[in-house]
Amino acid sequence: MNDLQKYPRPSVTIDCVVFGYDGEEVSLLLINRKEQPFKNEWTLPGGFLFLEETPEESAKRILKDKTGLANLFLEQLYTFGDIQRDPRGRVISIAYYTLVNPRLFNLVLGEAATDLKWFAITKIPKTGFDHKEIINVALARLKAKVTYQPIGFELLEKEFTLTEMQLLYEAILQRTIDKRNFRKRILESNVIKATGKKRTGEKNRAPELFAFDEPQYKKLLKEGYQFKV
Amino acid sequence: MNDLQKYPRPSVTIDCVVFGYDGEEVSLLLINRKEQPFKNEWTLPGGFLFLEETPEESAKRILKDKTGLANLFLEQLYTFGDIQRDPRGRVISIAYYTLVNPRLFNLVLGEAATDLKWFAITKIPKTGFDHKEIINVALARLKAKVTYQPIGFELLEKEFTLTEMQLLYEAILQRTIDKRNFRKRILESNVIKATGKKRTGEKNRAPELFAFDEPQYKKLLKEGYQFKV
DNA sequence: TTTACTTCGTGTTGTAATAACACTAACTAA
DNA sequence: TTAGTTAGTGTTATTACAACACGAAGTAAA
Repeated sequence: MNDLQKYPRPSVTIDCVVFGYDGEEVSLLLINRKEQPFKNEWTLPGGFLFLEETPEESAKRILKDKTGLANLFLEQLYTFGDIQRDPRGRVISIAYYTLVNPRLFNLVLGEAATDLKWFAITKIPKTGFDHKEIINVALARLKAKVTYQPIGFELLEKEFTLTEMQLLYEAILQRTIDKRNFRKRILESNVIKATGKKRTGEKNRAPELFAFDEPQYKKLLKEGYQFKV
Repeated sequence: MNDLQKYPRPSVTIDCVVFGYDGEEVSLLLINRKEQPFKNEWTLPGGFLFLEETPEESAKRILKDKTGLANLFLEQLYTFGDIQRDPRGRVISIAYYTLVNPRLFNLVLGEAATDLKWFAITKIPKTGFDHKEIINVALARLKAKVTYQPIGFELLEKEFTLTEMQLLYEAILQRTIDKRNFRKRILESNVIKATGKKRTGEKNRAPELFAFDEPQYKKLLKEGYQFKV
């Protein structure tokens, strides 16, 4: 018998905070549980860690199975381990967060959910477990992160206008940003490139379309680049 | 039978990165293991999480038992969960880090260690498990943190000179800092207060002694204050 | 008691980054 | 052709940051 059997083991779960953006509001994906505990309450998509997968792999599997979301960027948020956080017993949860564009995915109804729904971050309902706390930590991290690193392209279409991008940043940061300054900085950073196209058909001047320059972005990151809004 | 029994459970451990500062170098506390695996190799102080304690409580207990350190500020670093990170089986480790002044503590020899030793961060030996990776993550976090939040008072005596404080920051950041600018910023921040005393007896001008103004610091933190070196 | 030695303590100025600000251009619809 | 709407663009003031040198205070030794 080795150490591993000698000590009691807690259950380990993964919880995922999925942020979305539909062009107007930043929102959050919640599942209405159809099992006890917290049956019929809203919770973060989550599940048990399997022994043959890393925490990140586990988060990906769980999101795929429960929501249909795949190919996501995931970042570890924090590990929650309060003794009473799960009424079933001692459960440690490793939380991850991600950003997606809801229009690019068709949500599935997972086997353990009767419902899967986006909620605006300004209107988050009562949640089960300690998920409210997890959400708050995730929101704080998202805000902090977006001001010095251009995450958030996951939330836009492949081609987007600078106004759309600015609205996204304003939705995340919950403040207004000066248009000229925003454009200046984002263009100087070289993480986006003009496509040469314009979006016509709307009842105003046709805006230019831009795209994320991923190779350039990765190159800059390696050099220790930091983008500032 | 509920969910918790239905799923296999990994072992959960806590590992602690303890940074120290002796007035010259930033150093790191390692334990020479006297058990398999990695017997006679250097490792971070760590141990198994008990079911009746939170991860942070567990980190405190482990540090107390294995090193004698107590009353520490602890911050969760990251959770490491690679499948092969522990040869004994599947082990998830929640890592914490802390800062201490080695001269204020007498290290004990823990029951599972034949040796307990401080290593300069520029001279860290080969370590067991994935502890090298954990140390690197902790170092990066420490550097990032110290430039915008005045942590690090744990590493100084209660009363200290501004030169001592500057040397600490230089040791953490591994770069020199302009003396006048450093003093200007730290004094303007109001997180330290003059004691009115001087340290005499050395062969040069007696420097003023300062102390950390903890109530003021906590008040500023609540207001969203950020200190910049 | 004078002098030499060592570290302490202090302000200013140039430079770079950030924030504030308003009008014309392009497109659509009536 | 005109009115309505959003797109797109530069300059200036303010603030933050970085660079820089010398007299003051204490100790030790002549």
